[in-house]
Amino acid sequence: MSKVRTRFAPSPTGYMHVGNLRTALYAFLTARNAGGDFILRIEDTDQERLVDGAVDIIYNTLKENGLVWDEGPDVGGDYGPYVQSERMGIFKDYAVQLVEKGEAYYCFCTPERLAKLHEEQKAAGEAVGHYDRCCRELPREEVERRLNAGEPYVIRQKMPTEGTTYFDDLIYGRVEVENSELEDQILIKSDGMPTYNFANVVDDHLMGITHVVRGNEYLSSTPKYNLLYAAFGWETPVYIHCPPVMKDAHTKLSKRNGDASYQDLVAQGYLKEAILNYLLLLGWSPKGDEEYFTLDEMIKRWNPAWINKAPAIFDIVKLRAFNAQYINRTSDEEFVKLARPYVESVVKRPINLELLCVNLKPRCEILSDIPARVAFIQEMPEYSIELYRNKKFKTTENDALVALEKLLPALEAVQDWSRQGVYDACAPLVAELGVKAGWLLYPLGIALSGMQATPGGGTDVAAVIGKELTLERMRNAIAKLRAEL
RNA sequence: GCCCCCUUCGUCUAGUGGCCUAGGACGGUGGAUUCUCAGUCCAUAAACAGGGGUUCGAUUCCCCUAGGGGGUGCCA
Repeated sequence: MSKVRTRFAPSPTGYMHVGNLRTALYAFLTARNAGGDFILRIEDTDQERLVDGAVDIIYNTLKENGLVWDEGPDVGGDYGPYVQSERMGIFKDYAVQLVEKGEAYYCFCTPERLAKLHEEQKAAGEAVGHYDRCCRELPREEVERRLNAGEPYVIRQKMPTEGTTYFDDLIYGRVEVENSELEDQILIKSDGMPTYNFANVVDDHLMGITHVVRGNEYLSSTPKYNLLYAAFGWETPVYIHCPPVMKDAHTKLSKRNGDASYQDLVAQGYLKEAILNYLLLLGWSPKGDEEYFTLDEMIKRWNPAWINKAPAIFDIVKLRAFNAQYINRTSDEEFVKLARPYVESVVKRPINLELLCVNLKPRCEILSDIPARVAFIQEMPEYSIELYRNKKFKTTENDALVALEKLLPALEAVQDWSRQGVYDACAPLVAELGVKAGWLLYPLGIALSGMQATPGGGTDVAAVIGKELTLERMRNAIAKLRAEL
């Protein structure tokens, strides 16, 4: 058996949506799992959708996710060029070959005639759009004559009129259609350029693609592709059609709907490893209960036959959960690197960043959760002294005042201003007062942050923001309580 | 209109005729634990679209219905 070769063939639209990334991942895994090659082909022939810098987005997205391609526009290869617009010259000869084999024919029908035809079909209640095969049996001499006269033409595929055509899909099984349903589709347009349907088949064959991995919107067209392979006498590839990634039960995820692209998600503080891992499982499942995989593990475990048939709804809540897990699994050092820009975007004063990050790590699902959690460090928010009331410790504002007044001198005396140092100064008071630690320390957190939920307990916050600021805020908190009680 | 495809907890899914009193994960709920909140641990509710067959036995096979998606371009 020949070496497995798969390709990812995106349009450079400037928007890598997660469904595309997933298709790229599946194609990559299908190749790598079999020890085969992964090819990148840029399909840039749709000028309307062409966007500057879009190719770089494709390169960068694949690269930063480790989806390394063996052949592509930038790295070359034996089957180039890998940019479709540079291949435009090669298709017409293949179409002419088919004409000579009697598998295709020249059609001189004008767009006007076709439009009229469609109207008539509509009026008669027939299937709209199907060409009436007017030029299919034109005498050879007439064809020659009109060609020589420079009449505009297209080349159409000659479809069988009876019987059925099928293909076997790895995911969907056998898909069969009546040949009578098939239209004599255009292969070469009047401008001499190939249609997508034609170029795609020729490109895949010329590039030696053995496994075609793509979205299932091509399911209905694939029988026609198989007919093309047969007309040329080429071997058909293994087809792997993937169900779409949905926004909800009715609509696909798309740029048009303003749905988040891969790069949007990264900008929001999702880790690329988490995104890829989530995408892996969106429509595919391994045998077994494990869910967290590195790229290497994905390659080992991959089996394209386990792709699910049904559409999958993209669930941001579950992605957040995956992201939280990935954040939790990073080392402390690594997390500091990730979190630093988010912290420093709002905190401009000196703090114990390492300690803050240790406390932040289990408390954020995505990196962009960070600013709102640490903003209090830069500036105390307005807050109500009602925050001091706590059911669990049965404390009131009055208790808080007592606690803070006890705490202040104890903390003023602390020399070792670390988390442990601060806590050691508080512990004796807990024993002395015969209260729970929370009774004493919960008010501290409020006094230092003006918030009920902080990254870490009172002693953590104190250690993070430093002695000077801690004492200042405690004094302010005591004054506020005295004034408002 | 015609053609193709899909349908298991709210969501992602396991399940290929008996192992299913339908499993896991996220989310939900309840509890334990910690100086708040998280995290962690434990427990719990929650699904085979509907109707016919086939079979000793259907989530699994067949048919119909419903719902959904896609295709039907000189777009890709």
